[in-house]
Amino acid sequence: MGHEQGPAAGGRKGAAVDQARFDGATDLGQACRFCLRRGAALFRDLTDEELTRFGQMQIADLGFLPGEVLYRQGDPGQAVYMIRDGMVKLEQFLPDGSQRIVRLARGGAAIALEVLLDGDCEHQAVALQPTRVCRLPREVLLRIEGETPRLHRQLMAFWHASVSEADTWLTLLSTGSARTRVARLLLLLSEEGESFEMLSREDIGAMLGITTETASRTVAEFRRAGTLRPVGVRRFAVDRGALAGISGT
Amino acid sequence: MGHEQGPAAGGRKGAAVDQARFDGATDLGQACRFCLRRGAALFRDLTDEELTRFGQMQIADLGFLPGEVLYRQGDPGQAVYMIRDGMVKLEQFLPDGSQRIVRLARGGAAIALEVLLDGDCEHQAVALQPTRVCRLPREVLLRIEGETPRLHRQLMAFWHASVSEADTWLTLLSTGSARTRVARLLLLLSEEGESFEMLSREDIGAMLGITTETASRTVAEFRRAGTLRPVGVRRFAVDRGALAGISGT
DNA sequence: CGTGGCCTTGAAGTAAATCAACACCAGTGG
DNA sequence: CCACTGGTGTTGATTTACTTCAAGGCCACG
Repeated sequence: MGHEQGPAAGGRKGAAVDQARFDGATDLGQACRFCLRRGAALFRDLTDEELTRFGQMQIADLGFLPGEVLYRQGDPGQAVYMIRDGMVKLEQFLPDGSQRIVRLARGGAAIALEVLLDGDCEHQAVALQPTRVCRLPREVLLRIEGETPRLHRQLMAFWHASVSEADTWLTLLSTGSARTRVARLLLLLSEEGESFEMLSREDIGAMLGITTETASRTVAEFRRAGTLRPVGVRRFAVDRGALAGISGT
Repeated sequence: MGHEQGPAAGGRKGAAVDQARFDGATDLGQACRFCLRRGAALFRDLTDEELTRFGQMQIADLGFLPGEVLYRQGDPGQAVYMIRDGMVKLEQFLPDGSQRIVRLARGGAAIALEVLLDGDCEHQAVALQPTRVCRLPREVLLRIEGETPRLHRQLMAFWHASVSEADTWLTLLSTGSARTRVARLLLLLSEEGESFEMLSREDIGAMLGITTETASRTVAEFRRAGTLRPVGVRRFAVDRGALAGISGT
């Protein structure tokens, strides 16, 4: 399952490449047996027999590099994406041109669920890290759902995850001082694994509703305090205790 | 369908009465035929035959007065609530005791959907106006869902509405200056009907992530400018054009 | 070696929080 | 009836945190 990586999508922002770098069409059975191992599969409740039966359907297995766009706000809804690995930001644009990142999707998450309701894509999805996804065409999901009701519970679980994530952003990342918000964001980013890949100051700002300068200053402050220390290129480890204190928990 | 109204839930906040003022157990068929008229029914896709069949199940038809609590954060999930009329705020508490209102639910909305996944209630739901709801026990919904897959699409629509609402709050009500946020909130509140019932300054603050003082000052400013004018007790009408300008649309 | 993209940092200006006082009203009890 | 009370809203003065504007540093890349 190796994948070659080209240079990051270059050029001015907004003109990112919407193209897979490493991709292979695969059948549902394969894709899901992989996901099953990860314990967050959409089809975990399907029997082997069903997996085989639906295995004929073509599921695209795509890769995106940082900066590449999975889909844009307003795109006609064609497919749901399951994140297998990596990280994607979902952003929404306001009429005045400003934007806000409303969610991060990491491994195990489903995005663009709204297309199941015949809607257009409500966000723009952009990879923040090298990301692998399963692209599940709407028709495939709807057909499977029609045949095996067991899928519903899983779908609801993904909807629920979206709502919970959104609520978390409202309560944790949009409340309190800039310092507090950055601390809470770092806690979230670092909650799985020893270290994590730092986001751009601009993205941090767009997530927390603060300016990039304030984001920069706050991150710099945490670095000086030793609360945040570099452990590689763009990778950092945090002092969870200190951050928890700052975040008011 | 008359309902008596007692005095508002008195006493200190947080000790609100969790009790119905006007309630009548009814059967599913009745409840839904009412909701069907409103065009936002959970069961709209069920046939008459099915409605009658499930009609045996007892659905509670409850009423709440402003300040009364429908359920608390952490309560064991027992039922989903369909708002028939009125307005409910969903609030989430942070460990440090502060709170944030993450959503408003008005007529046609479903709240506490998370109990369908065997979870506890994730918010505290408090009526802001005299509110009528249908209380649908989890078992009832799950059983109906198991028998008629048509319910799924409706449920997904409600999940979707929750996510969309949350995203709106992030982009519209948690971004920009206090003035801008208040303007956008007033636009949302006034989007159906000529006038609307004003919220307390404290609630406005908890929705927008600003202090009650700032909320008060901004509302007062809009009143002085004539952008917001009183048309009754706690009821106001707005100059939508002016607000749209301020909100940057 | 230059160029452009991010990040950092400083100085100045400003919006909002904070602290504090008071007005207003409905309800309560003298 | 009036005086009291508590809750809510308003307003002012002050302080603080964040934005804004501006400059320069660092690094990957051509």
